[in-house]
Amino acid sequence: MGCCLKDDGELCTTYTPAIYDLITKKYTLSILVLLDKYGKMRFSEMLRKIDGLTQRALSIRLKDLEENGIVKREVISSRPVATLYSLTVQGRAIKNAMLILLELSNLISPGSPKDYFC
Amino acid sequence: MGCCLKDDGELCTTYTPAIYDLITKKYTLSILVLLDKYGKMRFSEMLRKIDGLTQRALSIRLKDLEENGIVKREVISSRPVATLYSLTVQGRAIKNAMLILLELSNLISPGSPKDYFC
DNA sequence: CTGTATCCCGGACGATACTG
DNA sequence: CAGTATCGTCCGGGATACAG
Repeated sequence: MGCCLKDDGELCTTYTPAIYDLITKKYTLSILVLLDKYGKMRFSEMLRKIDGLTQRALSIRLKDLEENGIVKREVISSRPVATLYSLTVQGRAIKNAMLILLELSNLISPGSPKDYFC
Repeated sequence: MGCCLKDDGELCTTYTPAIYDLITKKYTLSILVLLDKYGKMRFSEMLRKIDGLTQRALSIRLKDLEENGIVKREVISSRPVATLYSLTVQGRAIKNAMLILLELSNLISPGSPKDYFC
């Protein structure tokens, strides 16, 4: 487990802010679940599948995810251009870990109102 | 795994927004790691241990965590009043799942700048 | 089709002061 | 000591328009 020793002698847990913050952003898990379910997807397909997601939000989030090695992006040189997004191996690991957390949430509050990803 | 079937025939992943959103809030993991490390803690101790955390933020977060069964709160009727916070069993499960995610983040970006919890 | 550019708004969080 | 109240700020994200 990632640790560090501070000046005052405290043993602390280290983390990578860039990726961890990304994980906590609004549509990240929706996107990962979607890509895991359908494999390669186009921008517009993802837009249609996720409720409330705007082009802007999807664009920003996919860029962040790609830069952090969670999502892979392939551009097909057709006319008009097509772009295919898919999960990397790391992305699948992150997605699975997030779903464990999700399932724990459900176990703790079995009677609470539920929402869903698609 | 929590699932639901939508009108259009899609099989979806369900989740509990109340707890999951709480998990993504800024100081949640810091608080859980701290309580796991020290056991029962007082309000002011926690305030001193977590960099940048204000009374307001800690107050709100602890209340949310208590309402969702993640943190236990005991009030000691002394003068002045003392309050002890600790993790519930569910809280410890959530904390462990979050640390797995954290560790995955570190593995994916080994060279990235690191921050720490205490 | 796949984005980017602008503008705007609400909610989360920081700072500070005050109370039982 | 353990909070609550109030105010201000900043950023994520929604709406819309536009570009390659």
